[in-house]
Amino acid sequence: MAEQAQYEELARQLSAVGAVKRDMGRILPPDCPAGSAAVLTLLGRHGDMRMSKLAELLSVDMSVTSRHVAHVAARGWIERHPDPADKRSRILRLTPAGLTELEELSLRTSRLLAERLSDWTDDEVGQLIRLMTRLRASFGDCRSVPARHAAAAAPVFEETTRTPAST
Amino acid sequence: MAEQAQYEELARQLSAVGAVKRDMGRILPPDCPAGSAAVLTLLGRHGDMRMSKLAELLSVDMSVTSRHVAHVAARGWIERHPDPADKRSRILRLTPAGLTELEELSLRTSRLLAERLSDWTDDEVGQLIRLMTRLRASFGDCRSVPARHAAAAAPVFEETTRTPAST
DNA sequence: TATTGTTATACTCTATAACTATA
DNA sequence: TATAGTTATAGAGTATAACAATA
Repeated sequence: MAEQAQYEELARQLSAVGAVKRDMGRILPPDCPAGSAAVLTLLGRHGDMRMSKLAELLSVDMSVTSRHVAHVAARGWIERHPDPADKRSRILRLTPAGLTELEELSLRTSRLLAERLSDWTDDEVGQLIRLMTRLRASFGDCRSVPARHAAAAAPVFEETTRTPAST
Repeated sequence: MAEQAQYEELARQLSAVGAVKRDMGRILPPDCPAGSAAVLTLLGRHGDMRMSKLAELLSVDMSVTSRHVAHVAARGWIERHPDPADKRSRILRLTPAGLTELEELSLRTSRLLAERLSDWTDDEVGQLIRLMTRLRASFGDCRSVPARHAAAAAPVFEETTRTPAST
């Protein structure tokens, strides 16, 4: 349990981190705004999935997801396949072009972060990742309500060798 | 120096923290969207200041600042006084009503964070605050460019008795 | 001529609600 | 009747550019 002043300060930092996000957004390729980048990133990380699953990972309404997905699909970065098990659903899949775009995205963001955080240690970056991941979990675990999607909400807190899979 | 996979994960978490911000935004009082809340918070924390200074603290363009300020001024939460030293400038000052509104804001956000982070220790919250503050510094220190505005970047950083002041 | 601040315009992101097509 | 997804609409946030007043 923390003090009130600490919570106020955390709220301020959360509000202020938007500036960092905007900086990151400025280096994205044309035609690939942040929403599209998030779709590609999550598909690359978690593999094929349905709209509803993607919406959950994005933590936004499915109507929003639908728009982002339409945008990346229009550019040939993903395909929407019918789900044989449920004709209402569509399975999203990254195309080779989408994978190429995703690699370009990763390159640009990693380069920017490497430059800006050049004086951070590996451990410090790791700490920040862990705390932010936990922050999201502390908020998300009350709205999601699922539990049936155990796989999605699951722990995940240990790192794999390459990419921590925490959404 | 961290690895590429770590940077990619950090980018993902930065993108995802938007969900937390939106959750916080949902509990704000009517008529006080996040932009207005940020204005009130910074004025309460740093005291009277000019538009340009506020824009710098918000890390947004002054045109955006102008709109947020107009919104809170229209509700009587701040006053815009002429600057005797420069007739182009306007000094922003929190009104008593603005202070009341600010206290309501602080109460709501603190309450929400206290609830969501009930299982966090004081030290963990402090760590997250420190890392996020540093993250912002690592990004901000390259865009500001001022230095001529030494005065602006300068003092002010002392605390009132109540609130941590790291912007 | 440069700077402070405002306003007009445009774009992105988001949520709500209405709608379709399945279940 | 309920669910998966789409689309229309509206609101908030931001950036760019044009403009007014002052330095």
